[in-house]
Amino acid sequence: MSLDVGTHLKAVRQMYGLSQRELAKRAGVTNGLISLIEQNRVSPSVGSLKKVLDGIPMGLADFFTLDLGGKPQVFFPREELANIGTASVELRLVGGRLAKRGMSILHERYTPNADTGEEMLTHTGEEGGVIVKGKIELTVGGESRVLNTGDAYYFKSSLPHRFRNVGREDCEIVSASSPPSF
Amino acid sequence: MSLDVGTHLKAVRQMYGLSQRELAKRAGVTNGLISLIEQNRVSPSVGSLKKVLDGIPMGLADFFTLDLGGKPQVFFPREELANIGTASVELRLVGGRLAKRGMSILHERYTPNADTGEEMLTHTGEEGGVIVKGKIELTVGGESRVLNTGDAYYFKSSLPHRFRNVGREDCEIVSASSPPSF
DNA sequence: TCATACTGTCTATTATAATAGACAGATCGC
DNA sequence: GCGATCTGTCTATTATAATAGACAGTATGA
Repeated sequence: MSLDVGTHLKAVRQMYGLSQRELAKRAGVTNGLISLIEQNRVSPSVGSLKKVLDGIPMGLADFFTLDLGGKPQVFFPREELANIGTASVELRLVGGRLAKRGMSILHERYTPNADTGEEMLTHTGEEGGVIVKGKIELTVGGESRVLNTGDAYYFKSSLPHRFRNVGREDCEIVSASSPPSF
Repeated sequence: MSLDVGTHLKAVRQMYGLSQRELAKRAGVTNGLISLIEQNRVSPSVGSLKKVLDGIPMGLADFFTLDLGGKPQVFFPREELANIGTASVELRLVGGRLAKRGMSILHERYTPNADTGEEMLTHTGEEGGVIVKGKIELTVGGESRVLNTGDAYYFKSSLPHRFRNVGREDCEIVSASSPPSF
């Protein structure tokens, strides 16, 4: 996510066919402020930004979530799946070369005792998966649970989370996250 | 979405077990500022809020999307996965009860000769998956391919597509589609 | 040509966000 | 009891966001 609030706001405003003054009037701010924001000459307070977006109208979450922006590959043989993991955690990404994806789909393999770490992972969006082989301990937002083969999970990725293979054999998971984290 | 940035930030910070000073240090702001923000005595500039969230770390979109309060289900035991398929094609949906999902994650099982049908499936969005067990013939946009265990696929759901189990054993797939088709 | 109405930008002033550093309460060990 | 080290809050100062209003450019029509 770029912090280019200015051009982002400008794009959104124009998308709605509003002039700076028109939006300013609806939002209860001055047109000058909108000009300054759009030029990135000030970093608006979230209060001000909310007022501005209310005039569109659009929520803060939507504003920050919004992304403005040949024959693609369909089949991905096992050996073509890019490994983006580590020694103990193998992460094989489906569709890595695709320019624009809406999801990351991963085939993950955790060796016994593999651990994504104390410092919890966090990223954008949401993710879920199915345990395909073995067992794994998943901790999400302070709550832990051991998942066995066939079990599944789904959560907001912004919650701190951690995977730890507590079994004696490799654990395999197929997971998906949206928007893509890789 | 409440504009109660203060208590929201406080909740997030505490969820990550950080003190005001610790977070301030990581974020490169003063602890006083975080105190003032959390008391809603100032409306932070989005620049400052971003710096603060970077110290957690968390994106602005996540911050404004995150809904504290309700605790959604995270763990889904195998037997709780709703079966929305047929006799020959078992479709087990992860997170069916979740109010708002961005994806459909499915654990699919195709019996030998199971077929999603001549009349090709089409819907919006995109989907992908990994073959977890067995083999399956996938046809997308006129192109066919037999995928074996470990292989994967990813395509735009608007392309006509069809799955057919051409093996002699059950075929299992873990798939995801976005936006959710179920 | 001139007037009117719109566009976005700029500047001086005012309001507010952010800093640095002091302060008080709580906890831990000595 | 005392010092050290946390916790969060508060205040005076500085930096910056936001305002009001002027300004220039463009377009439309009388």
